[in-house]
Amino acid sequence: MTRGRDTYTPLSTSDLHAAVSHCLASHDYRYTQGRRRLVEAILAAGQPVTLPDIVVAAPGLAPSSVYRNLDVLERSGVVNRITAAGDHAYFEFAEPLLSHHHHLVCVDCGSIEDVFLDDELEASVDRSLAEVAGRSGFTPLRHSLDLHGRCAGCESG
Amino acid sequence: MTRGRDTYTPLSTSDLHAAVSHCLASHDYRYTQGRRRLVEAILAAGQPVTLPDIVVAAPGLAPSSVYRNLDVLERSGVVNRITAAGDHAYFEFAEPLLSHHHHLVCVDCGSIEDVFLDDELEASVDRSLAEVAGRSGFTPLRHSLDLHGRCAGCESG
DNA sequence: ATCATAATGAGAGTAAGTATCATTCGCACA
DNA sequence: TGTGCGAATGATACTTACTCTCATTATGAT
Repeated sequence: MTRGRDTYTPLSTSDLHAAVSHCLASHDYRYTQGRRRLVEAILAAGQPVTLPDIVVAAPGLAPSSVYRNLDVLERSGVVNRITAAGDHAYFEFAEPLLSHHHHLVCVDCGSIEDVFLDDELEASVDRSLAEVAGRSGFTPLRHSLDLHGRCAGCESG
Repeated sequence: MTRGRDTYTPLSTSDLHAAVSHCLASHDYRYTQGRRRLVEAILAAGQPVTLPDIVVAAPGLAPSSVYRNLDVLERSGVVNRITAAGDHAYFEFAEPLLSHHHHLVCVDCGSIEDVFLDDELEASVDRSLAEVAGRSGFTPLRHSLDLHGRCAGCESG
């Protein structure tokens, strides 16, 4: 069973675990109990989360292990680190575990919301970026396109 | 005298200082000697710089003052903070002191290079982002569109 | 020139994230 | 189902980018 692109991940929970396990194995990492609970905490959040978010949601996880495992998951391509303004880094599943998308970043409270753009625009963005990258001898890996502004809560408050 | 969009700033040095002075004054800040030297250090770099970059380039500036003044310049809209991966934040002039542009971010060495995209693409990006933002009640201020990859030096090295 | 106020800068303080290391767990093989 | 080795864990110490403090100095208005 696969879900649409407007959900947090296009994979079922068991497919997600299988995919994570595969990513870890191909980097000679083990998919331990703690890492599984970490993945489930990120999944349950349904949006980019900080380390405190994770520790509050899964109180059994030791902060030092969560830091280390977020690093392992990032190295394995399971998770992306979003270094926005604010004290903490945010983490969410990387592509293709999570469909390609972008962020609405609130400049007041630092919250991050996922949004999806149409494929045609994505294609022209990639084309233009590839062109300017080529001029600099730069090898593109991925792009990030984030909108900064004020979220509904901060705008009204 | 104004220079083209392929230079670091479209303003002459004296126009830049005048613009900075105006931004600061409108926020009840003074354009002091130290802040002027800070602005000139950023200008001389010609690309996004970190605090160590600045302190090395302008040894007379005290780190604590540079931190404080980068904050003041950011509040006044003179400078943008780029929170990329890596230990230090990067700073560069904000629009319209610097033409609208984007970044090539090296995932290995963390270096940041400025690039410019054509106006048509920028317009479609803004249109699409405004649409998805509207759905969430999000008030857009600006967008960031960065390309992550490996710079020429890190790719060959 | 004088004064009220903002800016400076050296150093102390804060906290996100990392390194350490003795203990525990997981996987491979018997 | 045991056994053993290397990886994972987690409590704690540590690092360091950045902020705060406060006595001194510079700034700009009158």
